[in-house]
Parts: sequence; C-alpha cells; structure tokens
Amino acid sequence: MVNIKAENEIPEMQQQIIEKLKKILTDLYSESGTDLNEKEIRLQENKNKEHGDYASNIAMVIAKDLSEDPKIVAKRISNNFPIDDQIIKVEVAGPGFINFFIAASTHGEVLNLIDSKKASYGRSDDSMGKVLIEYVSSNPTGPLHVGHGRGAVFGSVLAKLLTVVGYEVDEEYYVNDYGRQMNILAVSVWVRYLQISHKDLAMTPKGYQGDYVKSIAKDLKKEEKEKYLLNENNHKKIIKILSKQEEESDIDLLISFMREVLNKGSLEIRSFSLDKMLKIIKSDLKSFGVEHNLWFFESSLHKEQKTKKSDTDEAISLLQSEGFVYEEEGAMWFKSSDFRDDKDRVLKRSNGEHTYFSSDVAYHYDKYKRSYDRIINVWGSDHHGYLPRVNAAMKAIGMDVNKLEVVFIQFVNLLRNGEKIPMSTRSGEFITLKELVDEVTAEAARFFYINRKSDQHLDFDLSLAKEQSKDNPLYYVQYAHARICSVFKKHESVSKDIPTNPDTSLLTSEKEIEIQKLLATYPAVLERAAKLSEPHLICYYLKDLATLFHSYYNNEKFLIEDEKLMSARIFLLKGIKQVIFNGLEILGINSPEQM
RNA sequence: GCCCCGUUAGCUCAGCCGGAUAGAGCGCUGGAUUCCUAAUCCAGAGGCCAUAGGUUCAAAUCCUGUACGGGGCACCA
Repeated sequence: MVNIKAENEIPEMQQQIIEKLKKILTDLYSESGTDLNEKEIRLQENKNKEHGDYASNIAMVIAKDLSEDPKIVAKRISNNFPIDDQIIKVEVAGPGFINFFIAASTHGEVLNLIDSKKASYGRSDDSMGKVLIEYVSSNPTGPLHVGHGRGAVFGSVLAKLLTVVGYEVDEEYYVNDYGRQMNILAVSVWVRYLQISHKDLAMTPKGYQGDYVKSIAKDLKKEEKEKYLLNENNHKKIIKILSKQEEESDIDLLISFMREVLNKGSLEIRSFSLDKMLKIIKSDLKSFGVEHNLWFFESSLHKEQKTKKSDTDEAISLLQSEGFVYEEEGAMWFKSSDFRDDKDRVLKRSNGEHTYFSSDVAYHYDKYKRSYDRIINVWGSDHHGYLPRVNAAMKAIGMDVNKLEVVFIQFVNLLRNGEKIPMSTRSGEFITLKELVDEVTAEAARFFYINRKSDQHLDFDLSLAKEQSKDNPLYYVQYAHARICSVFKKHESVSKDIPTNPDTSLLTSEKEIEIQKLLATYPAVLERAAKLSEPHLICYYLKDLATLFHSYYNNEKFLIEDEKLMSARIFLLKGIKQVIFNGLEILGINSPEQM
C-alpha cells in the first residue's frame, strides 16, 4: 500500500494518475522488501510544457531502497502505465522523472465545474469546525492608525477565507477597557472639556493629544453641560497640578484628583469616552470593510459577583491549584519559567492591581472554554515576546496549546514621496486609518496591505497608492474582470446568449490550456492559503490569472465567425470572470463591470 | 546577552509542504492600437537566491554556524 494524501484539493485527473501509480507500485514492488507505506506519491505540475502536464518523482524516491538506477525504475513504471484517451503519453526524463501528458481536450472540465458552482467554486463542503479569530484589538484610547489597518485587513480576509474553506468563524475584538490607559484617556477628555470653559487651562503633555480628544470633550459638554466643571478652589488646584507634569507618573496625580473631586463622575467620563471611542473605531473599521461579530471587554473579566470571583481571580486560582503561583516582594507571580518562558511573570502587582497578563490568562482560558477547534490571535509583531507566557499559562491549566495559533503582523512603514513618516500615538502624530481610506479608497488600501506576506515589513507609500495608477496591481486584476464584462456586453449586443454547454475541447491553444489549468488550481490555492494563514497567496494567484487573461486577450479574438469556437472562448472567459470575482470577494474587494 | 523575523534582478517583492532552465511589477531598451476597453500586450537586457558548512539522487527551499538589517526582552498595555 502506498500512502496517498486523499485531500480534496487534488484535482480529479491527478487523483487518477496517483491511483494508477499506486497500483503499479504495489504490483511491481510489494514483494521487494521496500516499505512503500512510507513513500508518498505526489504529482507536481510542470512549469515547462515540454515536460508534459504533470510529473512524479516516485522513481527517484524509491530507487535507493531498490538499489537500482532511478531511470530504470522510472522506465519500468512508465511502461506499465496504461495510456488512454485522457492520459495520452507517459515518458521518462531527466534524472528519473515520469512525465504525464494530458489530452488537450480534457482541461475543459474545470469550466463546467465553475459554471455549475458559480460563486461557490473554490468553496469546500467540508465542515472544518469552529475557529475564533481575534484581531485589531487596539486600545480604545485613540483612533486606528495605518499600522492597525494591516492587522484589520489580514484578520478580515483570513476570516472570509476560512469561512470559504469550511470553517465556522467568529471574529472578535478584545477591548482593553480596564487599565491605566483608559484613565489617561478619561482625564485627557476631562481637561479638554474644562478648557472649553476655561481658556487659561493648559493641556497635560502626558495625556492624549489628538484632536479626537477635543471632539469627545465637545460631545461631553454638549450632552452633560456643566456637570463636571470645577469650583474656584478646585480650579486653582488643577492649575497647580497641570503646571507640573514632567514625570510619566505625574498624570496619576491628575487622575486621582479627578476621582477625588468628581467621584462617580470620573467613571462616567471614562465610560463616555470609551463609548465614543468605540463608535469611532467601529465606524472606521466598517468603512474599511471590517466587521467583528464579537466584542470582548477586558473589564468583564474583572467583574465580581456575589457568588463568584471574577474570571481573572478564577484563572489565577486555577494556576494556584496547579501549584504555579508564588508570592515575592508583595507581588503574585506565575512560574512561567517552568514552561519555557524566560522568566516568571507578575499576575498581581504589590499595589494589589492585576497586570494585563492576568487578564490575558483569563481571556484565553475563556476562549478555550468556548470550545473552538482553532484559536487564532492576530498580533503586532512587537508582541512576539508575549506568546511564551500565554502559552505557559495555558499549558499550566491543562489546555491544548496546539489549538492556539498566533500570527504576527509586521510593522508598516508609511512613506510619502519615499520619505518615512514618523508616528507616535501619544503625541498625536499619526496618520489614521480613516485618513488613509479617504485618500486611497478602502479597496486599494486593502489590496496593498494584503498583497504582502504578513510577517514581512511593509512599506506603504502613500503617494504611490494615491496615484491609483497602473502601479497598483489591484487595478490590473479588476481591469481583467471589467474587460471580460465588456466583451460580454458586445457579445450580447449582437443578441447572443452566453453559452451554457459549449464544446470546450476546442480550447486547445497554449494560452487556453494554461488558463484552464490555472483555473483548476484555485481551490488548492485557497486551501493552502487557509492552512498556512497566508491570504497574500490569493493576491498573487489573481495577478497571475489576470496576466494570463490580458495576454490571451491581446492574442486572440473572441467574437468571431466560427460560432462553436466563439462559444467555447466566451465560456472560458466566463470561468475567468467567475474566479476573479470569487477571489476578490474573499479579499473584500469589488469586481467592477466597467472601469 | 537572550529570543523572533528577514537577506532572491538596479528598486519593491513572490517562490521556500526539496525537483528538471529561479519569477513578477517598477525602471531601462525596442516594438504592437483601421480590430472585443492601450488601466493592455510582445520582445530584450538584467541573478554565485548574504556567506560557510551539513543532510539528500536532487537545496533559493530543510539543518547548523557567521555577517548584515528590523523588532522584542516591565510589578506598561
């Protein structure tokens, strides 16, 4: 028996060849003492047409065990290989490849398949299970900037891709609404709010500087009027506090002051700010084509109920009961170094506050409890040092770490005219995602982002993307679609229907065969992209397909006298159009009918 | 110091589940439009796939070392 990968991504013709090879090998060599079980037969598609359509390397793989010349083994196998109407020639070449030549007329099967499956061509009927993709999850302390855009597109495209190959997908945004950063946002909003009535007030340099803070403050003023203004005495006090904001920690004085004079009011401002911020983020994401169906709040992990501890404390207890928690210098530590982390990590600080990490232990535990088959985190690559401790915690409480996959998204360098634009969230010097989308359109931005492997640095040249010129490969792909639509319009105008069942065996030119073969690999491309979490493969596939089409277009005329041939060609175009459409749909990009 | 990621054409990058001559776009040179959209196509020039070893019938692809570049190593989030 020979081990065969019975994956549905293998097209039927290849499957057939593999089956036949398998039988021949069993017939010839099962008595030879060679363990054929370990050998896997794989067919590669040949780049060079002179080598036929497919090739197998099996002879070279088993030759050593047989202590025979691979060429002789290959010859023996090929001599035994049955030739028929579809597989018209088998030959041995090079160091021992067995090349298979397929009848030109058989490539058209894929066109009928596409025509019958339409938008679902490439989709899998398999049920792959449930997957959670957590992505973006940017702190709600400012609008999304161009760096977040990359993770946003990646996550949303991966979500769509996994859906297409058969997963049930949840898309989640984890909202860090619990820590100190939220207080800094609240206090920044408050100061801006006070400034509206008191021009003499300075903004703290340690707060968030962006204009969005002013706009939230304005909304606060509009909705709550004078509610959070100060009396004269407190006004003097705050001026004093604001006058010395030098150390990073000085803003904490401001935060405690706010809490002191406003009491509940400070919480109200905080939740007001959070609310506004999330609205902004959601709307930015939406106009970028990104929509999460789940929003998970960090604060929910810290809610205590009468009968039960908070989820965070619960998670810590779990670690404790497994014996991986200890106290030192007043802090509570997790012994993550027992699980291949560099050092132990603090769960609860000596001041009694939980760390972000402790939330994350609880958060990930929660993800596991929701029983997903795959849990995917899309993180900025600056967090890669963070993974070992999360893994450690999950291992410590007995979770299956293999279920958790983390994809790291490398940084985006924003360039304008080749010059790097410096960015910093706190100082307010950043280009927001919204600004980017307004400049270059959501679609162009999406394609630009996803066109690159995620673990690679991306130089996003604004001036280039703005040009909307031929340099942008998106237009190249879309143009192919539009061109086909245009041909169809012309075709219809001489009152002809698009054929449904033409004779595809007429499509035997080099280009036509090449296109049909490429169309046939589309499902495999999706499957591979999904398996590796590499959606950029779809971009490259679509560019390849568009290239072939444009070349074909310039080479051959479609609307011709010979009606049979014309029908076949139109049918081929129909297949190309459908696959471009399907692929772009996964990327969240429109397929225009005209450009 | 430790840990990730990278190094492929002049530039920006694909390819990396090992396979036969290493690809694309841009740029450069030269061509194609009475004809379905020239946002297109065709041809040409351009490569010791960073480097040194190893594994293999076969290495850009897998393993190890080195150099160079980017990032990360908090009782921050």
